[in-house]
Parts: sequence; structure tokens; C-alpha cells
Amino acid sequence: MLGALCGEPADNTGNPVTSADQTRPDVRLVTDAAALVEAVRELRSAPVIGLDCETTGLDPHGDRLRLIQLAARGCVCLVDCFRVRPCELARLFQGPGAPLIVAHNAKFDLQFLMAAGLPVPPRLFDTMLAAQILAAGTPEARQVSLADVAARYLGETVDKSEQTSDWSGELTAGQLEYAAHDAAILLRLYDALREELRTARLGNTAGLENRALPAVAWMEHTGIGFDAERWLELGLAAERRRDELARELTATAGAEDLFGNSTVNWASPEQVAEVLRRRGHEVTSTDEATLRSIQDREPLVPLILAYREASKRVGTYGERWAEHVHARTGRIHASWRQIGAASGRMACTRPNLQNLPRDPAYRSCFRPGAGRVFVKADYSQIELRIAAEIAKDRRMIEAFQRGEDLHTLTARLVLGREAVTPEDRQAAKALNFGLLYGMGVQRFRDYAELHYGVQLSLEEAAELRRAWFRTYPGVRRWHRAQPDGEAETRTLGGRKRIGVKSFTEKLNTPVQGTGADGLKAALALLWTTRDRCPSAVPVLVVHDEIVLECDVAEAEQAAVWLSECMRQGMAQFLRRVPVDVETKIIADYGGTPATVEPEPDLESAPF
DNA sequence: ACTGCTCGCGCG
DNA sequence: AAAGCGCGCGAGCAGT
Ligand SMILES: Nc1ccn([C@H]2C[C@H](O)[C@@H](COP(=O)(O)OP(=O)(O)OP(=O)(O)O)O2)c(=O)n1
Ligand SMILES: [Mg+2]
Ligand SMILES: [Mg+2]
Repeated sequence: MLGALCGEPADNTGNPVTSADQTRPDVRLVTDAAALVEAVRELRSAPVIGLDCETTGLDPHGDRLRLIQLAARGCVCLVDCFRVRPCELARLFQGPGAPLIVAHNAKFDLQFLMAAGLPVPPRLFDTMLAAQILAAGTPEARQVSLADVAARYLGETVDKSEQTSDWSGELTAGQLEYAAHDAAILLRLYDALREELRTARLGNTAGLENRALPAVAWMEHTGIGFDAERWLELGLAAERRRDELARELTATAGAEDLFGNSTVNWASPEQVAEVLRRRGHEVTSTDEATLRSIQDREPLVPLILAYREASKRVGTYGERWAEHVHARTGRIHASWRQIGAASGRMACTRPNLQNLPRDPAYRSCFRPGAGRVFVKADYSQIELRIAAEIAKDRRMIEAFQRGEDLHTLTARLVLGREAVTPEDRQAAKALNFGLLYGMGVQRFRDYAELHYGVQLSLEEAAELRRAWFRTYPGVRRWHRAQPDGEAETRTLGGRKRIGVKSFTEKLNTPVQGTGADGLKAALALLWTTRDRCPSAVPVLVVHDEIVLECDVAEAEQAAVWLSECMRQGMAQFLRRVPVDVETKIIADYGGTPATVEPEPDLESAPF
């Protein structure tokens, strides 16, 4: 049955397959070492090769590679990994003149190659990333399955019914046919997407994404160590607090039925709003800003907010996290979306590791293995620096050249005093970025009151806000220079977002997106220079922050390496503004200090 | 039981 | 809630 695929294509019934495709390639099934050597010899001369892997499941740590499909122009090789060890493919992927490897969602295939001990091809083109880059800002950016992309750019329909079939048994003709087609279509897609990228002037962005891609696969494959026991303890404490607060809310509101049970579900915004309206507050929302505005007249408000905080911890940061611990590795392998936002930022799901509570009790549950540490590096004031460059604000540029800290300055401006705590500085971020991206005076005033306790009249708030814009007059000009109507924006790296509608989006997108460009350039550098720190692996990316895990002995080296990659990655986009990276060596993600013994200095050693 | 929506909120 | 932006997740709720 398998032999049929080596020559004439056949379907499951053994009948010849008819196809409209006149250029159907030669399909070859490789089931022994000699055939693999021969296949690699032939493929090695191809400049571009489509790669697709069929696996027994979606988990590179648990499931197995079954079939590796390699498509050159006019020739598809299917390597049956149950019959032949694919190590020989290292010769295809590596060395001078190695081919460009084209794959769809290559992060998936790369993780299986990594698990199999195969090298990561040095030159990659991911058709999914390309489609996301081209569609940034449109709903199509979220519909990027191979079938979607093939339909969009080739007008071809792809049958995915075999994708989820059983790949652990005897391979059927239908499966082999499907596998060959999937790989072959990648080459045509590559041609079409490369042309689209060229005409949209997005080639540089695609290059950047494809260079960052191995680091993202590396990070996902690595996962991160997690102390589930301590995490669950925090959940139980939050649960007790939540239930206590619910009882107190019910008692305070007098919302008990005959049995003393609550008639209100405090987790329902609708019911909370109804309670508040009955108590004389004309609210249409119950978010924190609304609740704060009635806090003076409503004793339930602090209880509701505390209840919400506890509920958040029980729900979003609760016991379900134990399900994310991988049975084999004992670590959490979140799913990283390399292009997760319309701006170009990454995103993270199942679970989202980019919005862990800042509370060290939670963050310290993420820990390196024994004898290892985390090295965490975060860009300083990054979007202010980028905005200074984009808006060409002389005052802001010069402030950065002098090494000033604008978050601290803004905290001082609003507080009216010199002394600023780390919390004050953290709060100033929302003010700086709020004003930078178009926040109005009303919201500015309420924020200042809530976080700094400074009560301002609307006129006083307006004056402070004007003072901020007087300090950075280039930012005000930049605001006024924004065009009306729908626009497309570009980052300093050339990344494009289309359909940008509102004034505030037009301000934010190129700045946030440039930050993503720089961070991805840093990831690309980390991958290509990883030999500088052999024990180091990436474990987290949090927008302008990268966390590595490495041996204690290599920590200092890793810190230098990481900060250099990050500086270089970002600095290429900033001509006038310096880039600063804050790097720390820590025993866990909560920031527990690491007691690091520096690497022995061999140069000056006595022997 | 599942899907799709809104609301609210965690993070950068 | 207000001209800050970008995400993902859980709960409630309505519809099936
Ligand atoms: N409320 C916020 C917080 C952050 N950001 C964006 C802009 C920041 O530059 C970027 C990174 O967040 P950080 O917390 O790292 O803030 P900074 O880099 O500005 O400051 P720091 O020097 O503390 O790193 O995320 C934002 O838009 N709005
Ligand atoms: Mg930062
Ligand atoms: Mg940060």
C-alpha cells in the first residue's frame, strides 16, 4: 500500500488519484537509512525546502515525531520516523549553503526537532508569521491556519481532515497524500508571501520574526519551574478571604434571606450595580473607577474591591494552575504567541505568564532548578525612550542622554516633593504613558488622587497636565501632527499595522510596536550567540523583559550576555536616545536575592 | 454541556 | 467613566 505513493498517487481504495495540479511532484517515502542519505543528498542542492511534521500528538515532550515531510521543487520526501532515525537530516539543515526552511507555524515543528535532538535550521521562513505580519490590525491576523493562508494567498483549498488522524499506526495512502501536499504547498505559499511582503515593504519585519522564532520555540520547549504547593496555599488563603468578604458584604448590605444566605452574588457586576442603585447611587458600571467615585458615600465600596481582589486570585491565579504542570518535565510550558498583538507584541496563553501578580508571594513560585538562578533584564523606561525618538522631542531626548529617570521626575511633579518611593515611581508609569498616549485631564486627576493622595481641582489637574506637556513640547507637537481618519502606522523597524482608527491608537501603535521589534531583535541575538552561555535558557518574555535560567556559575556571564543582546537589539532602532537595561540575578521570579559565587577567573588564577 | 458575549482586572 | 494603549482569563449570563 505504501509503495503506491512512491510512484502513482492513490487514495484509500487504491484507485488512482486525479488532481488538477499538473506539477504534482515526485513523492518518495523514506523508510531506511540508505534512502535517507540519498534523499538528503538530493535535497541538499535545493535552495528552499518546505518542512512539515506529522506527530502522534501536539506535545513535543510526550508525543513522537512520525513523519517529516521535506518538499523541494518537484520532489517531496516523507521520512517515516518510526522506521528510520532522522539524525541524518542534520546534514540537510546545517552547514554552508544550507537551504531556507519554510514551515507553517514552525515553532511547533522546531520543538519536535529539538526533542529529537536535531539541529534547528539556521534560516527559516514561517508562512504563519508572514500571514500575521501582512494582516496586522485586521481580523485575518487571527485566522492563519494553513488552510486559511493557502485560501487567502493561493486560492487553494486544503483538506485538514487527516491532520488529527491517528499517526501512530500503519500510514494510509490518504495520510501520505495529505502529508506530501502539506509540505509541497509551502513552497508555493513562500513564493506568494515573499512577493506580498516585498510589495508591502515588510520584508525586514518578516526577517526579524523569522530570526526570533527559534528563541521562542526554545523558550516554550524549556518551560519554567513552578512550585505548585506554595501556589495552592496562596489560593486557599485567597479563598478564605474571599468567602469572609462575601459574608461581610451580605451582612453590611442586609442582603440575607430567611436562612441567612446571601441574596446577592457579589461576583455578578449586574447584581452589584442593582444593589448600589437601590442604595441611591446612579451607576451604570461597577468597575474600580466608578466605585472609587462613590467611595465616600458608600461603605460597601472597599469591601467590593477587596472581594474582587480575592476573587481574582482564586479564579485567575488559583488551583487550575496545577493542571498546567507537565507530567514529564514538571514544568509549565505555556503557549507563546510570537505575534500576539496588532502592535507586534508577543502574547502568552494556557497559562498567561505575562500577567502574574506583582506580589512576590506569587512570583516567587516560579523558580529555577537546583544549582541554577534566574537572570532577569528589563528595558528602562522603554516606550518613553522610543516615543522621544519618534516624536523627536528634544527635551525628552536630552533628558535620556543625561541619564534621567522620567518616571521619577513625573512622580515628583505630581507629588510636589523630591522623595519618591519605588511605588510612587511605579504609579508614575501610568501617568507618563497615559499622557503620552492621550489621557484626558479628568482621568489624570482621578489617577493622581487615587495613587498619590493629592486632591486636585479640575483646573489644578489641567495645569499639572499642561506642565507635563510644557516639559515635553515635542510630544504635544507629535499629538497635533496625527492625521484624521483611518491610517496605517509603521514602527521604526518597518512593521505595519493597518486600519488604525482612533487618535490614541495612532500614538501608541508605532511606539509599542518598536518596543516589540527591539525585544525580538534581542531574542534573535540570544539564539545566534547562545554559545556564549551554554547553560542558559530563556524562560519568560514579558514585553520589555527577558528572563533566563542558567547555572549559578554562569550567572554573571549570562547577565552580561543578556543585557548586551537586549541593548543591541533595541539600539539599532534608536538613533539619538540611549538604551538602558536593568539586569538582576535572582533566586526566584519574586526577586529573592541569589547568593552568586562568581565564575572562577581563569586568567588571573595562580596556576 | 457548550458557545459567545460582556464585564472586570491581572500584567506590560 | 473619562481620548492612554496592548493583551488573556474567569465569572456571569443568555441562548442552544
Ligand atoms: N501602565 C503601563 C505600563 C507599561 N506600559 C508599557 C510602556 C512601558 O515602557 C512598557 C514596559 O513596562 P515597564 O513596567 O517595564 O515600564 P518601563 O520600561 O517604562 O519602566 P522601567 O524603567 O521601570 O522598566 O510597557 C504601558 O503602556 N502602560
Ligand atoms: Mg521596563
Ligand atoms: Mg517591564
